[in-house]
Amino acid sequence: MNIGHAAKRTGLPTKTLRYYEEIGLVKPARDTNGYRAFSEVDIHNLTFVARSRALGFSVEECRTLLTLWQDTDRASADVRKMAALHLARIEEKIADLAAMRDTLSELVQGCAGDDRPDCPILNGLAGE
Amino acid sequence: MNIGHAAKRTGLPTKTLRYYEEIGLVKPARDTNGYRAFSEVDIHNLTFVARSRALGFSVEECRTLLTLWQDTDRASADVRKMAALHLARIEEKIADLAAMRDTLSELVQGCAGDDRPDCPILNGLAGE
DNA sequence: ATAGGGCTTCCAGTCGCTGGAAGGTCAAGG
DNA sequence: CCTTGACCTTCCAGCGACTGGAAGCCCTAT
Repeated sequence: MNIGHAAKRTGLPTKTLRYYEEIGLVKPARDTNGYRAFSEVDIHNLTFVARSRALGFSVEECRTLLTLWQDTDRASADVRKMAALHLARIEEKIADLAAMRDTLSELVQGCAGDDRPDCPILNGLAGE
Repeated sequence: MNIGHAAKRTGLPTKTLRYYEEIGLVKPARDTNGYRAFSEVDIHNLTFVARSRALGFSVEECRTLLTLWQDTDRASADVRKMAALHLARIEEKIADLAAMRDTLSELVQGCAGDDRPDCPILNGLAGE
């Protein structure tokens, strides 16, 4: 299976597949003509990475998760720890964004939004 | 006021102040010795930018907001539009993160987290 | 023979800083 | 007067995770 097909199977762009090979996340074989030859295992790994990325794990974390996944002797506690840590980071981000939203929403609500120059948003950003 | 003092006043690192000068966000004068000399207006502008950045606006958006702020003839509608658009982006990010949190939280909850290798989190990432 | 599509590599750019090296400047202390 | 140490300067490189583009090879169909 060459790269275009693998891209369709995994939903990842070809550029990303090449990048993942470059950083050693996948190691597809090569055909005699130099084309990458993705195996079903490669596709499986890539799908796993894609899912993990979609949940916000960094590429390095994905590498670790992938290793854990391939190691049938791993302790589930290790994985749980990583996931819980990541969950906490996500919660934190949400809280940060929610704070931004609240502030910004207040500013927007206070602004008439007409053609007059008086603007509570800018005043707010300037610090009253 | 040289850069170290300006950094303390604005809460921004000196590196960031130099960077902001490089991209033309601020244009501090120079002393005869070549040191940057920040005026009160510079500090005001930097504070404005710092606040806007803290609300998640991109640096380019900050540049625009800064211009609008300095233009006493601007229409508040322009600012409101930018802010509302940004607000929508923030809401979207929050929704994305909330979805991640929910999925991840389910996976974590299903995982015993002991020293056995069976791990619903990895199974979930692998796609059942 | 040629046209097209897909594949290869390599290099540069994104965004917003951040770190570090090499060196100039300044005020205080011995 | 000299040194020390804290400042300041510039320039260059790197982060994460791609993304775009150029130059060129490969393969199939007409």
